[in-house]
Amino acid sequence: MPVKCQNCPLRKHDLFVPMTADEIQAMTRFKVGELAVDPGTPLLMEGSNSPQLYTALHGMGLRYKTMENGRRQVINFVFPGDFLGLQAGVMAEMQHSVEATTSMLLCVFDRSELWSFFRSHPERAYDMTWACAVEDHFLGESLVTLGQRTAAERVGWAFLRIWDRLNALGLQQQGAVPMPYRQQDLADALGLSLVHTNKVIGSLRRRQIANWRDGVLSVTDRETLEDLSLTGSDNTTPPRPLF
Amino acid sequence: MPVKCQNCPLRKHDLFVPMTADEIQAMTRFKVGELAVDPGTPLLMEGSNSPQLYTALHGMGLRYKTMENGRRQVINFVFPGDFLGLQAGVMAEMQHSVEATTSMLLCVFDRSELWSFFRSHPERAYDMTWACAVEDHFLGESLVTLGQRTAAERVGWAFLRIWDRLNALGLQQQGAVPMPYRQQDLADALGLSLVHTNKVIGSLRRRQIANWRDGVLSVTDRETLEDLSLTGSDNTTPPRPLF
DNA sequence: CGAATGTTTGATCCTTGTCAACTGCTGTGG
DNA sequence: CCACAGCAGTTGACAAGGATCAAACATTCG
Repeated sequence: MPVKCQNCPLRKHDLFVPMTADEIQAMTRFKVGELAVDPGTPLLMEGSNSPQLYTALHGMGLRYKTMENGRRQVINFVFPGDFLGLQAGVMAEMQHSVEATTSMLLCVFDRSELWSFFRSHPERAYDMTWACAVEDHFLGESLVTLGQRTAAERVGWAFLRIWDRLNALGLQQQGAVPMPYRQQDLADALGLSLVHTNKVIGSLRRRQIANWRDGVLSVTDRETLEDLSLTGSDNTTPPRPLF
Repeated sequence: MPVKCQNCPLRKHDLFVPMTADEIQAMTRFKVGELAVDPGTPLLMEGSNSPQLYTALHGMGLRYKTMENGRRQVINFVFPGDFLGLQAGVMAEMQHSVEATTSMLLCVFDRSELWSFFRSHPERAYDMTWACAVEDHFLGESLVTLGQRTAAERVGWAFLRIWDRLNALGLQQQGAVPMPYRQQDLADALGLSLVHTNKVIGSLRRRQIANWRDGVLSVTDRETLEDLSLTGSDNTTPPRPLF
């Protein structure tokens, strides 16, 4: 029995939600099945032309690009509900790689059905465009962070952003959320060196503002963290599609 | 007589290209008209909920976000063919501002028709999603630049990227393209200080690699520039939609 | 001519990167 | 069972790239 997907941007894609007859038919054609992968598994590769699109159901991952000189930029973190592979679906090929950090469960779609899906189900097409626009928004936020914030501001911003995101997904317990990444991953996401990132994290910990340890992030002094990172609450994420 | 739009992501949106009868009808409803603005005019404002979407036909602009502390991050430069306002069209409101740098001519669409347009014209919906995915790609590139490249690499990368883009638009003449921005704009785009940006530009000029002066950019030694910026030719821009 | 705006240059400071070493943990093989 | 390698995290010393400050220069505009 498939896992029910609360967070999928394609709102009704699993079959336990009421759908019209032809929606069910199209969906079953479009959704190929589910896929479970181990930590470290590459899901999509830069330059590849994957026949599949995914929605993350469980687990976490990383989206990144690598440069000729070997340096790596983490584009963002992949959480449950994220849609993966739209670039490959719409453009010729992927422009970045996606890899599982924890073990993950993914909902798999068939790329070749994307076009007919667009045609026959404009609501879902709209949802997909919406998801892409939201993505744009977050990338813009990240750009501001890398371009304008100091190291401490960056780390604080990342902590808040991640905490809020996972909290919205219902993964928060007693002020703590799972954050199963390495410090190197965060450093690569924020454009900082590993060493400096480590020192900033340590400072936040000693000052009892936020504590990220053993894959668990807890925010103890949210107010100070917001000040420090020059970030308000994220009122920018629209809860759901407009239509 | 409306200007013919070669570069609009909505491929056939002006009425001089063969369209079916109902496409013409929907288009005329969707396309409201054209708009000419002077340099410095704000087109879309952060937090606003504009009733209009635009396609840039002529002229150039800037997309940017401002932080609470006043610092500004330029998200990207707006060139002819760019689609503006999709965020506001799909999400609740704009998350960044857009402003004209030169005088511009814009093709204006009615936001309220977007949904019915999506429904009745899946090909155009697909185009729009495609445009959004391309945008994503470029933002990812920028993220890599801000996160991983040094100052010289950043400026070199920006020069190449802009030169290629404008060249593809047919705006190149004798190795030179128009680039009517201030050094401050480039600095804000690359996350560098004005002073340092200026020094790097000067260095490229003295080394006869690239020359940006009086709103005109010319690339004299492309090879060195590619080396320096760790950037190959941009083979990543798919020329046109897949369908 | 003076004001405003953008560009250029030099001097100095400091945030962050780099290098190096050490800790603690986990898994593996002798 | 211990030795050892491998990996992530931690810390200190030092160097450097870029920010900041300050001032001059060029151009345009009223």
